[in-house]
Amino acid sequence: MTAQDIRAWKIGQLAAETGLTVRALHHYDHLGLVQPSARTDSGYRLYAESDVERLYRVLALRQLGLPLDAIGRVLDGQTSIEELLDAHREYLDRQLVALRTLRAQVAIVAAAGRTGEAASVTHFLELIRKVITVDDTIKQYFSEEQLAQLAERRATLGEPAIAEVQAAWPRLIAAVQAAVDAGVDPASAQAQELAAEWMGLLQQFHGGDEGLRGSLYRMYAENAEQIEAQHGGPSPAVMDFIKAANAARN
Amino acid sequence: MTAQDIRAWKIGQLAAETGLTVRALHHYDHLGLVQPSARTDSGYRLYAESDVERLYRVLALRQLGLPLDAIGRVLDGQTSIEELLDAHREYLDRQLVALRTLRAQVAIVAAAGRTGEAASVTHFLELIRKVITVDDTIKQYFSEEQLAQLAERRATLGEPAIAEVQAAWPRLIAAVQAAVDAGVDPASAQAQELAAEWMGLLQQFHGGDEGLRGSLYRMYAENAEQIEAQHGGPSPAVMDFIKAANAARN
DNA sequence: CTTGACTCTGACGTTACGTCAGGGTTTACG
DNA sequence: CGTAAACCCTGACGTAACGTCAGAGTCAAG
Repeated sequence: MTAQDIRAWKIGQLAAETGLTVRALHHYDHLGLVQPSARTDSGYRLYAESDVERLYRVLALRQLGLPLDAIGRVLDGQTSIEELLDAHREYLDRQLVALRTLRAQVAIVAAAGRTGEAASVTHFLELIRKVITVDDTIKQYFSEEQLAQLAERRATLGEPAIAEVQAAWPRLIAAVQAAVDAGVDPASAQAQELAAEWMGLLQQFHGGDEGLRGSLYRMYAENAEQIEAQHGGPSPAVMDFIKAANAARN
Repeated sequence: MTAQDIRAWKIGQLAAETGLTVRALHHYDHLGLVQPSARTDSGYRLYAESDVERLYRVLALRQLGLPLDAIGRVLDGQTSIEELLDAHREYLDRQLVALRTLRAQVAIVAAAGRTGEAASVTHFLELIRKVITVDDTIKQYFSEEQLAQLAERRATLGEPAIAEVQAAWPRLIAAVQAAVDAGVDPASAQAQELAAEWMGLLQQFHGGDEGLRGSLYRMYAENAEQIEAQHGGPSPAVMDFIKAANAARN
C-alpha cells in the first residue's frame, strides 16, 4: 500500500471487522445494497470508507428487523426513516399480538398434555380445535385495535389481577346460581351485592370502554350456549337474575 | 357415483371445503404429508375419508404454528405430541422475548423521530446503535432465563408500577446528589431514608432474587461510566454515599 | 362437438443468506 | 523461485410454505 492509496478493505477483512460472512457481503452486493466502489484488476472487491460507512448503516437498520429492500430504499432516500419505522412498529405490534395468542394456545394444549387431560392424539386435536375456535370467535367480535386495547389493559393491570378476575368468575357464577336455586329476590340486598360484584368484574374486563362492552355483549349473546356448555359460562337463569337485579336497582 | 363407491373428494372440492388452495394440497402431497389414497385413470387425485381426516389433523396442528415436517412426524408416530408441543412452547417463548425487545427498540427510535429528537438520518442511526448497545450489554450480564424472569416480573407488576419505578430513579438520584452536595452525613436520618428508598427501588427490580441482583451489580460495576454518561445513572459520589449510608445502618 | 371449468406436472419467486463446487489470485515460506 | 495455504471469484442449489404462472390433458354441459 503506497502513501497515496486511500483506505480500502478486501471482502474478508470487512467481514471479519463487521462480524458478517463473506457470503452476506456478496449478497448485499448482488442486491445493490452495499456495493464496493472498486475492484482490483483480478476482480477482488475493494470497499472504500464510504462503502464501509454505508454497510454500518445497513447493519444498524438490520438490527431493528427491517427487510433489506426497505433499508436500501431508506439509504437511497426513496423512503423516510420515520415512515418506515412507524410502519415497522405497527407490523411488530401485529406480530406480537399473533405470537402472544399462539403461545397462549400452545401453552394451554401443552399443559393439558402434562396434566394427563389429553391422553390420546385425538384428545389433543379436539382441544386444539376448541382453543382455535375460541380465538376465531373472539376475532369475529373484537377488532384488531380492540384486541390491542385488551392486551394493553392486561399489561396495565398485571398478571395477578388478571388471574384474580379469572378465578372470581366461576365463584361468582356459582354463587348467583345458588341464589337463583334458593329463590332469592333479585331486589334483595344479597342479590344487589351479587349484581354489583358482577358488574365490577365486567368493568375489570372492559374498563368502561363502550366498544369493548358492546363487543363482549354481542359475543356472549350470539354464543351463549357454547359459552355455557364449553367454558363454564352463566346459564340463562343466572343472566336473567342479574338483569332483574340491575333493573330493580333503578 | 354408484352405490358401492366410497366417499371421495377431488382436489378442488377438498380445497373448497377446507379453505385451502389446490396448490397447498399439491404441496402436502409432494411432501408426503397428506397423500390421496387413489387417483382416477386420468391421474386426478381422489381423497378418501381417511385422507381427509388426516388433512384436518394437519390443519389443527398447523394452526399452532408447527412446521409441516414436525406435523408429519407426529402423525406418523415418530414423535410424541407432548414433546413437540413443549419444544414449540419454548421456541415461541424465545420468539416472544426477541420480538418484545425488538418492538421496544423500534418504538424508542420511532418515538425519537416524532419528538424531533432525531432530526437527521445520522441521528437516527446513532440512536439505533445506542439502543442496540444497551440490549447487547444486558444480554451479556443476564441469562436467557433471567430475562424471562424479568419479563414475568414486569407482567406481574403491571405497566403503571414499572413506569413509576422508572420515573422514581432519576428523582432519587437527583435527591441523593443534592444530599451529597449539601454534605449530609450518611449516618443521618435523612440519608438513611434516601438509602432505604434506594434499596427499595432495587428490590423492585430484582425482587429479592440473588441472581438478578448479582447480574445487575456486575453490569453496573463494569459499565458505570457509560451508564452515568449515557443513561443518567448515579455518579460515583452518589454510589459512595449510599454505600456509606448502608454501612452506617449496621 | 365445442367451450368452460377443472386438473395435471413442472418450474420460478419469495427472504436472507448457508453451503458447496470449480477455478483463479495472492502471499508467505522454504 | 516454486509451491502450498489462504483468499477471492462466480454460479447454483437449499431453506418454509406455499403463490403464481405456463403448457397441456380431462370432464361436464349445452
